[in-house]
Amino acid sequence: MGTHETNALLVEQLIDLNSLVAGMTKAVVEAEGLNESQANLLWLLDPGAEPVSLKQLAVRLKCDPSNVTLISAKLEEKGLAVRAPHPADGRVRTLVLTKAGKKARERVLAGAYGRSPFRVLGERDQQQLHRLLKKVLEASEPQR
Amino acid sequence: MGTHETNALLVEQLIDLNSLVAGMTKAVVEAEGLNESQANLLWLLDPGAEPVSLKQLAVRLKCDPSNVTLISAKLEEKGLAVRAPHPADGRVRTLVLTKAGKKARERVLAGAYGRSPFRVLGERDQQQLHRLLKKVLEASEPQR
DNA sequence: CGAGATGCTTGAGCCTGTCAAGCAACGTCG
DNA sequence: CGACGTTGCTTGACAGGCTCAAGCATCTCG
Repeated sequence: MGTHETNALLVEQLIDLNSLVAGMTKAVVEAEGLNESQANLLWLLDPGAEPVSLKQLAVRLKCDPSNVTLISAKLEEKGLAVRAPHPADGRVRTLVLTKAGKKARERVLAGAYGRSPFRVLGERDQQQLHRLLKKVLEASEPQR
Repeated sequence: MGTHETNALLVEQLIDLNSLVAGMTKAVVEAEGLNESQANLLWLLDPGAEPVSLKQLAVRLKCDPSNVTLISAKLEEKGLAVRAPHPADGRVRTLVLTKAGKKARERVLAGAYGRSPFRVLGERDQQQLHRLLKKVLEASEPQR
């Protein structure tokens, strides 16, 4: 496979890129009066998908379920989401976006996409980059 | 420039990739008995470069100088680094790696590089990816 | 129906980070 | 030289996010 040197360069680039994106999204998120973890949770709540249990959210956020409870409470306080009981299983709680929550999520996503550093790339470069990253991700995380 | 859709995909991929790398490096870092922030600081301490003031380290870590004091103290406790006064300016403290610190840093870097998800790419793909990322980074952060 | 398992919540405690105040050393200007 | 403002680091008080352990409600299986 590739050389060690190029590999090292790529890791450094990934770190830089990430710190760059973190700084950019921070502004968007704070404009919504949200926390980083709150924004992450909001990001996960796709209105088009089936409602997800809090436990599954904890897995995806890689954190303790009790923590999800706290973050969900914050979103609920702000009127962005509501906890609804699962219709079939009374133990399970699902978190569903309110109308305001959907709009806030839209703004966060749009803000993140709009400030994406990838926008400086042309159409061809973007697709090539997409192809390469897909290769990396598919090879590394067969799960999902 | 590129389409909105591809741009969005790239942002999602970057997030996935980062969470992937975070999980991988976590193991390496914990094996050294280090914290994430301690590892970040260790990462910055290039033995080949000129010693850096604590303030500059704070800038690079994007955190408060007082925080750097605390993290440095932890590294010092573990015998990985020592705080030395700056020869020319008595106010300034520089953080220098000890012998053990250099070795630990080597292991962390080697571990991170060795588990890099980019290793699945061939030589050509790696270089192409490197080229694309360079383009993105240079366009976005003219400073540094 | 009873025992165990599962999911969520609560409270205690830890760790990490920021902020404000203090101290030491430097530079400058009269 | 000496007094003043600046700069760099450190300290202590404090807030915030996270985890762990315990508790409660609900489901499942015998």
